[in-house]
Amino acid sequence: MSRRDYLGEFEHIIVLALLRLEDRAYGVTVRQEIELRTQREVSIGAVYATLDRLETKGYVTSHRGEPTPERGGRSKRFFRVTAKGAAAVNRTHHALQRMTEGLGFTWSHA
Amino acid sequence: MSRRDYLGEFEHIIVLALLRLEDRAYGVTVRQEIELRTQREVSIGAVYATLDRLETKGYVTSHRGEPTPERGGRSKRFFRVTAKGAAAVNRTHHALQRMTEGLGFTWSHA
DNA sequence: CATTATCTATACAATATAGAATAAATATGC
DNA sequence: GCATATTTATTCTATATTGTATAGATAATG
Repeated sequence: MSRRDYLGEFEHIIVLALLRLEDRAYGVTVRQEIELRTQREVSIGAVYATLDRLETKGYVTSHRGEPTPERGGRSKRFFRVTAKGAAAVNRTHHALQRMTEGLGFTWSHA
Repeated sequence: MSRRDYLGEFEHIIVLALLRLEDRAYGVTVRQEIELRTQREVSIGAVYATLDRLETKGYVTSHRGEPTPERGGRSKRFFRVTAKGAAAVNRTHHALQRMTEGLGFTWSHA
């Protein structure tokens, strides 16, 4: 395990989106899912750049989808999280959890 | 609120360490706390660079401490989280929480 | 002034961001 | 059935911000 096996903040969010979307995860739905759940605006370029980086690192894989019977549009590139990616999100999640647990800090519902 | 008001992954960890340490938070103890709780090795330079950046952004403040009766050593620079910093950690925490909640993923105890 | 603890400066690598350009598929008018 | 418009999606390019390591400066004590 290399020195840097934690997900960056946005990488973390993206991987969580993939886990949520299961077999419906591609660039556009990933962006939607994040914007929907976090109210955060996300540029599509940021999504793809991060997905590419995650794929290079072996945290996700992608494959082309077949054309769908909808109005047109380029074929989709679907993503899913690998075992290595699941391990990374686990590590990141736990590090944060250990730093948070027992903390006398009241989280507001902003 | 600017477009980027989320803490980076390491920034997030550092702010949590400050909240834990309360009035005992300075470079060395911050590093210790993180290494202790997460098993992650942290270089002291990384800690200071991040603290400086957080201070520039108004998420933390720092002040010099008095010399202690121990064997020597330079005077400490103590840090604490500002209201703005608390808001940022809240936002970051909630975004992650919303992306995580209801997720059918079993976190392992790695 | 030697020893110890801490901080500062600097350089470099990795991650995050935006927006424009390109590609692939279907629909439609002729 | 061909040309072209429309829709959906991805890729490319450029830049800013964050994360990391190392080396060395500074301050206090005895």
